[in-house]
Amino acid sequence: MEQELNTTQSKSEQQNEILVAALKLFAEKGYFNTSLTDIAEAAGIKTVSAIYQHFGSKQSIANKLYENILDSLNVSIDDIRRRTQKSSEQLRGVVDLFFKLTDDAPYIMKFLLVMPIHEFLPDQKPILQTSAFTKILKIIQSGIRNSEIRNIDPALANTYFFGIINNTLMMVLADELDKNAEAYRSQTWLAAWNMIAKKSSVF
Amino acid sequence: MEQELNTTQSKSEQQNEILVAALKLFAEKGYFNTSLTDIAEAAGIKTVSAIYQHFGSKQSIANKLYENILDSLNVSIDDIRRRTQKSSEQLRGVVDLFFKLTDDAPYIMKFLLVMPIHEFLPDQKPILQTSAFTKILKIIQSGIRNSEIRNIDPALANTYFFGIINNTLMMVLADELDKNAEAYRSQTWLAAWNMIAKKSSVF
DNA sequence: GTCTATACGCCGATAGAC
DNA sequence: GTCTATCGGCGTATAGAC
Repeated sequence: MEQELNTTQSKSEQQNEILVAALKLFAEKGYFNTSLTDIAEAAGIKTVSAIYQHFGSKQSIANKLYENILDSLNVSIDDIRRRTQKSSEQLRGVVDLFFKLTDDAPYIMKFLLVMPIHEFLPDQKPILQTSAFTKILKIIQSGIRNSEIRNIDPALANTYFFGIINNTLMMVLADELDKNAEAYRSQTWLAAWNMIAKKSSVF
Repeated sequence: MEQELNTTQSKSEQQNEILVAALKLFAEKGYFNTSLTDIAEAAGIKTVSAIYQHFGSKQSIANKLYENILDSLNVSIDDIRRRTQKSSEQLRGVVDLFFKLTDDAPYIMKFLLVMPIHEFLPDQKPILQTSAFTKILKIIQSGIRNSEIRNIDPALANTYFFGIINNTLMMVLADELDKNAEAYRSQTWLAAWNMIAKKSSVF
């Protein structure tokens, strides 16, 4: 059972299966259309009660999922920033990660891109204000400072760049494009990067 | 006509107030976090039962809302296509409309851009396959045919173009940008248009 | 034709037997 | 520590009085 979330392995395997099942169901049907009965069933657990051995409430399942996803993303982004220097390289790393996740772990990307998280986790920060996404904004700010990126409002550059990237991935996730994300990766990267890059590179 | 006007008008007015209240609540809290009690209260209706004079179910309220919004959008787009010929002008018309709606009717734009409609209206077509949005795609296809727009996959051009437009509007709706939509309109239009236009015009 | 009262189901959550 | 049984409540929907 491959797992994209680096969860606490020390805890029981059952807890992990609950999280995996919940992620899938939440992404497919939505949080409110998913009952604990559905989750127990999909996780191969016989009774709903068993879930309460691991989680205090349905919301806490979603919370743990969200934290795991953001933690994992955070680690990946730290990695990218450590391994490369130029903003273009770092952004490219983030884009490659997002495209890979879209093909390999679509439920995680649905969680990040399309689910209305605030509706069922009202106490969570808006996703753009989380550590992982502020780091991405910092990459763009740094790119503007060192003239890799055009001198425009960083928030707007961020909006345009990930408007292209994320909308492409959302179309793939919604099955509105024919191929998988990988098929659009380099073309979409170029389109998005040229949009904000100081010097339009060759197309 | 006059003596009956009060009754009928107040009846249809009440129906309208239910729709307006529901739109606001759905957009703010989400469909599943909104009860019929909430709607009745916000609509200035004393009892939940009164809602059933106008709608057979909660879902049918959302359905009617969705249809009204799409119908209205459809009319506006027909109008735009009738008044202008060039794809650039027609797309500009659509963009202007979207930006205007974002400032003037943010709940409508939330319905169109961010709400997970399929979660509470599972029988509705995906929004991109509705009449209004296929017409927008046709504008792009026609622009490719007559060489206003670069010769790329129309679906991809659509994805890139409205990736920029819609993400900007989503940021405004989520209060992640400082100003209102109007403040970003012309700059964002240029960015999106130059992305797909055959000849990059001056910035 | 508006409101009171209520039915009914589903779901989240808990208690307690074993 | 796993399952049976059940509770309590909310929310949709309806029946029927006036």
